[in-house]
Amino acid sequence: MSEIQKSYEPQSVEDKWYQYWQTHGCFTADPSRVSERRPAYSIVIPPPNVTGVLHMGHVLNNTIQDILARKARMDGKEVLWLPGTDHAGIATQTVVEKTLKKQGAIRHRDDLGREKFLEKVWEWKDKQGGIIIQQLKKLGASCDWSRERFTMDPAYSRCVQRVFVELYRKGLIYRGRRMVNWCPVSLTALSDEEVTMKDQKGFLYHFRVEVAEAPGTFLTIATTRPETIPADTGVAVNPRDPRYQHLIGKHVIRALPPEQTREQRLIPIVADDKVDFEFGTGVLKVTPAHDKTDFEIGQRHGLGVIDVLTPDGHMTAEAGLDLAGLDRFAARKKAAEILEAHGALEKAEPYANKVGFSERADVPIEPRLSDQWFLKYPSLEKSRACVDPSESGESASPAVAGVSSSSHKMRFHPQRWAKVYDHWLGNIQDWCISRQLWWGHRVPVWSLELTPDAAARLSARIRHASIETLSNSDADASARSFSFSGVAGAESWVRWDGDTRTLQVATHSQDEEGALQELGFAQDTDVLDTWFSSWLWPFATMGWPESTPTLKAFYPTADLVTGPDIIFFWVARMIMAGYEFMGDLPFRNVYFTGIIRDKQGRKMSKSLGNSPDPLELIAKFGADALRFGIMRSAPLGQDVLFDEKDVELGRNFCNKLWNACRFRQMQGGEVQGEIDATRLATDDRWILMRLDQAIREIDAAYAAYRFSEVTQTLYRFFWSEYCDWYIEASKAAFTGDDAALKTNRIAVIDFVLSHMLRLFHPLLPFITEELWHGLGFSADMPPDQGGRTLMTAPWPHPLSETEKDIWGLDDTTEKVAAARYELVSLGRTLRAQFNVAANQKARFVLRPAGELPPAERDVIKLLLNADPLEIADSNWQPDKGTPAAANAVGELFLPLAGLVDVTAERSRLDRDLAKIRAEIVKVEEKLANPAFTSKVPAKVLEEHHQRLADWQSKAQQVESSLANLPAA
RNA sequence: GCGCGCUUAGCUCAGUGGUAGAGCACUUCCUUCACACGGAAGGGGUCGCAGGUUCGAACCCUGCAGCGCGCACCA
Repeated sequence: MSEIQKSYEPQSVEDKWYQYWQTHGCFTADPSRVSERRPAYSIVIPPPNVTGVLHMGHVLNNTIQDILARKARMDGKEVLWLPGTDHAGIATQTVVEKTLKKQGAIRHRDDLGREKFLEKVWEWKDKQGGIIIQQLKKLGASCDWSRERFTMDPAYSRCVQRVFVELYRKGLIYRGRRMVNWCPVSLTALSDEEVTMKDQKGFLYHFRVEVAEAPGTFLTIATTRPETIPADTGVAVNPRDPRYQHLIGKHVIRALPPEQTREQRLIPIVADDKVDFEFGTGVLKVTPAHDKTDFEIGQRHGLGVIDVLTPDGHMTAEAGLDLAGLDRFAARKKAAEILEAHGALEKAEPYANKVGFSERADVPIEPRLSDQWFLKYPSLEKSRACVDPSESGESASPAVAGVSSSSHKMRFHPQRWAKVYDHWLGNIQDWCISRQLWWGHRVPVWSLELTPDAAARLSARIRHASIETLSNSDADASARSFSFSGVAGAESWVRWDGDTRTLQVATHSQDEEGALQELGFAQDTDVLDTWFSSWLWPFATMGWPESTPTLKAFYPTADLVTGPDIIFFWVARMIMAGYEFMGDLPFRNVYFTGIIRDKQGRKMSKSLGNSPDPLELIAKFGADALRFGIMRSAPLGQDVLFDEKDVELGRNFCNKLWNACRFRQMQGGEVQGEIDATRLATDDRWILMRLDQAIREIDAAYAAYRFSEVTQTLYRFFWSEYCDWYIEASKAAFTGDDAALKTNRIAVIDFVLSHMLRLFHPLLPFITEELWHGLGFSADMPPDQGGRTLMTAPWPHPLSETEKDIWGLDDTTEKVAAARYELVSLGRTLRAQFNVAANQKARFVLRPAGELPPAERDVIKLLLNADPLEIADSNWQPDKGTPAAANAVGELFLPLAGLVDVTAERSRLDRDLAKIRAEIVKVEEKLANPAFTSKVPAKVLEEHHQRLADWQSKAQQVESSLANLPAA
């Protein structure tokens, strides 16, 4: 930093240092360095979508991770922050398909076929997939890029297969024909978590059906979906509902489609507890093919299943002539019209209800019966037990916790998410893990229908077992082991499906895959839910199933930083996978960020256009500014209302920091390492104590994951204490002529700055590194202790008792300094009140209450811009009406002969006095209350006495000023 | 319906029992040799409402209201 510029220009600094850190391997974790003295610290990044671009949520999330990682390095830990990306099945496939369509290359992905289409996706991934990684680097993320992973990497894919097969073997993964959430746009099944309930305005249609056995008797049914009437296979009433008991077992004539015969339209009236007789008419149409509850009712009563919807949400021929081919929403209107035309529609009343929407495609999902793969969640009990959902999670004292809080080994921050987590795990349903997509991990199951021909082929190949063994239909839930290839170690897990007479074989062995293909087995066409790969992230990225040095050193990870919106999708499932496959939890702490919103509180979204581009913000204000701005306004567990002003504030802050260091540099000289305790001024002692206090507060805030508090403390210490008071006061020493004093002052400044830059580094990595080198602090340290980079400088510790003793730091010193600053403020207020311009030298007279060394006087003089500052003895008397202020340091006068508006001054002083007296009354009343004085702690009582004395002396001062006013 | 969170200065938010705070915005003054991306001074709040506990409540308890978010098979 030879020629330091007047303002900080991040552009020239950021790329330089990022490059430097990378070429020096500062981000690379080395498991061999881990030891008792150098513990491991690890974080895995929540992998962003490989085709995604950086948004403000990423900024918040990754800034926090970077802060944790950089802080841990400075704490002397071996740090692994493991980065990577996620293949994001539906999102990526949709994006690529849309792009190809837009280019006119295809009309549908079928035009290309699976293989060709996947080639295109990989091309896209190779071209676009690095973007977000590059953006993270701009932000300053200190990830170990040598370990970057992608969920579709070959090794990672093997992990996914292995896990699938393992769970298949245990019988936890099974294929079944069940009701699933079907997205008619993406044309795939979704998990329950991918469905969000939305309020919808629609109609509740009331229509009549005739009871077949009692002509002329009608039942009225209420429904929001009349288009599914053709799929009704029954009508249900509550068995305890007296209105309908006599009709149970009879039939009604289904209203649609009208062209069907009476026989075709007869459906039974069944009794089922699930029917709520408060709702509507208490009669429920049962549509097993298109409603989950109805499906269950249908199962209980042996009702048939009629499917009237195509996968993309259009009506089938089964829906009847009028509806066939219509879109489901058009069909709804049409069905109502037909009912009306036949006189069956009683009324259609406006109705608000909740409808499940596909989170991705933002359209209503269809409950649909289909063959899918499901997972019974593993290691549920352990996963649930490891997080304590009780309110008192933070303080559970061993005495109270009979159940032992040590069994809860994981902490959520904020704690309240533990309850949400616990509730979800307590009400969990099997996970539908198959997706009807092409982009993803293909289900590693091969199947073959056991025709006589196939059996012959199999027996020629099978070496150790007979077909009878393999196809034994009484096989239990778990699969049996067998190798088709005969290669040692190559295993398959076989299950017999009696219904379809097929053999199902799951394997993660390439040899087996080849052998199976030769035998005519066909691989399942579905792929797995993306989360089925990301739930393995903490260990699959570290080389599992091999016991690699990385895995041994860095699993389990320390902290996970993520959004609460994926607590079920990802966090909970990772915990289960961790216990199931590693036998240990995947992380010890989970920090849930808030959600970034705009300043009106709306979620950031592309369609609203309210989502600022972080890269533009970085270009405009600098990465440090962005980091600072967002961290300062991101309190623990609350959503963040983001405003560009926040980043501007960060920019201003960086500039201030830059200039504070520039000021130091302008004083010249080398780094001053030795502080001479005998030459310490009150101001020096004061700032050292404030530094000590700041370090303690920051450490406490980090321990509680309160990052905004860290930021605010740093802000206060640097700006309000160091700059506003200490540096300003130091100018007195620098304009003086005591060289030794100046040198010592510089030593204190260097001490404070070198600590401050370290405290700031996790938050502001770029500017601090630049200043660290520019001020020469790096030259003062061993290479691996901050000499090469601030990244490895040791984290500051609070001052020791020895240091405090040597430097003479005590409460009295602090009070003396604070009182002097207070007097300066009082004097400045006088200036402002009497319109003495700030840049105008003014004559002040100070009548000190006690001893006041010349150096102290000089500071007051400078801070007040007083010239002259006359020191008066106790006999000196001001002219009548001289503005004055006083505190423990003494009385300060601003002589303004003839300039004072006596009337205005009197009323100002009267107002002040009234306020002061009100305070005195408040304290006096408290002190006069025996209940107060007898019960309150001694310390509080003492404080009140002191407060009373302070107010009283202020009152006296104002009173004497009033008395000193000339008669008006 | 159940659960969670929020309600403090014009705005965004800190503040968990002992004198109501910060940043921004606002008003006035100042380009004084680190910084106008700056400095100085100032105005502005019965801490959502109502009870209760306490010597003392923004803070603890109860109830209510408003806003937001989860979860839930009311067609």
